[in-house]
Amino acid sequence: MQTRDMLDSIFETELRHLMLVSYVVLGNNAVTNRYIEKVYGMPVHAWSTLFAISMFPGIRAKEIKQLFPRPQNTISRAASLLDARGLIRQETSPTDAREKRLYITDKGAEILAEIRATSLERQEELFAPLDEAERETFFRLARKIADGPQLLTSRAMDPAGAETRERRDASA
Amino acid sequence: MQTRDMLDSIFETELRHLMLVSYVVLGNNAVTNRYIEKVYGMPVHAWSTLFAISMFPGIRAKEIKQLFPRPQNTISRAASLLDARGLIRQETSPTDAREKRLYITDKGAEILAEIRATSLERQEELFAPLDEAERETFFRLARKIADGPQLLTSRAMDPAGAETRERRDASA
DNA sequence: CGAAGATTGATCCATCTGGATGTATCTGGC
DNA sequence: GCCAGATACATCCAGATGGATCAATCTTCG
Repeated sequence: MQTRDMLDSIFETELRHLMLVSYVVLGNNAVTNRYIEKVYGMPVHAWSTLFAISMFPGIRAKEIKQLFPRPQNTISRAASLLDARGLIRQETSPTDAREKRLYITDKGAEILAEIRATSLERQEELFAPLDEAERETFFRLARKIADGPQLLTSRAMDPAGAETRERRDASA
Repeated sequence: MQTRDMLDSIFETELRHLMLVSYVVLGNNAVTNRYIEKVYGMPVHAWSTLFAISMFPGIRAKEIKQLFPRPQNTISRAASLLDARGLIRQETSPTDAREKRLYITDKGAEILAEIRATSLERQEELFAPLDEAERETFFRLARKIADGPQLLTSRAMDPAGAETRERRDASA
């Protein structure tokens, strides 16, 4: 059986929407992560963090966490790596000594511009199969999904409710 | 500045398509991965692997790799974990002793049915903001992206071409 | 003011990840 | 049939990941 036919079958199951989105994103991430890692020697989350800091000078780690849904320690590490390389600087907030305000440096802005340009090329590749109207439609619908209240919290997959469930497969 | 306003700003940049898709998927993955990990004690790739084996009895690891774009060793590990738990069995192919044909067991089918049901609920949550027509449009457009020739290979982010580029940020 | 609790970000540690390598097997050219 | 190279899958290992914990600071309220 050909790969194409198997993919068609998967995209005909009841889980086709999840499967398709997974497929696209796994594929794209493999390309992107490898590239950022190899060329810039940093995890891909470090550059998202740099992007956020560039857009919102003085942003705090906890705010970045809400823009890119990642665990808190991921942001900590990314900030510390970017700081060590002189791409950002961290200033303790004058109003709250717990907070660190993050600012991009000139060197950081230079690197970021380069990555943004490459990412734009990548975006063009990825969305090449869609014409302009289709891209806008896709974007509009994806935006609706993103704005949905259950993207980040789930009733169906609530780990708290699941704790009562038996881990029946872990017996072997 | 509110989180919502910052997200709006990000989704107005030239990279809005990539950013939006990333946002949706990072958010959803966090929910899904945590749940599968916690309730079933296995990485989420293990259940994709189980799903593929269930759909295509006798499938080989290299074929699964094409259905779910992951490195080869990820599939190896998943298969070995599923085997250890008695959810699949592996048979050496009669025509090629290098290959292992993978088959789901009754126990595996039982667990899979449960996860599929939960995943379907999750899918409903995620796509709740779209009506039926919108979902079909979204699916159709995403399918076009998936079928594009540059999902898995990139010119813009080709690590080979990048090797010549200086890792200028790694100097610190 | 002082103590309890909340919040921010850093760090710890067990686990996961993926590129590289290893082992077994198969294929093609001679 | 034999050897070089290709292929399938397993394993290794350095580094990434994320839940849990920790230290520092702030807030609330008596």
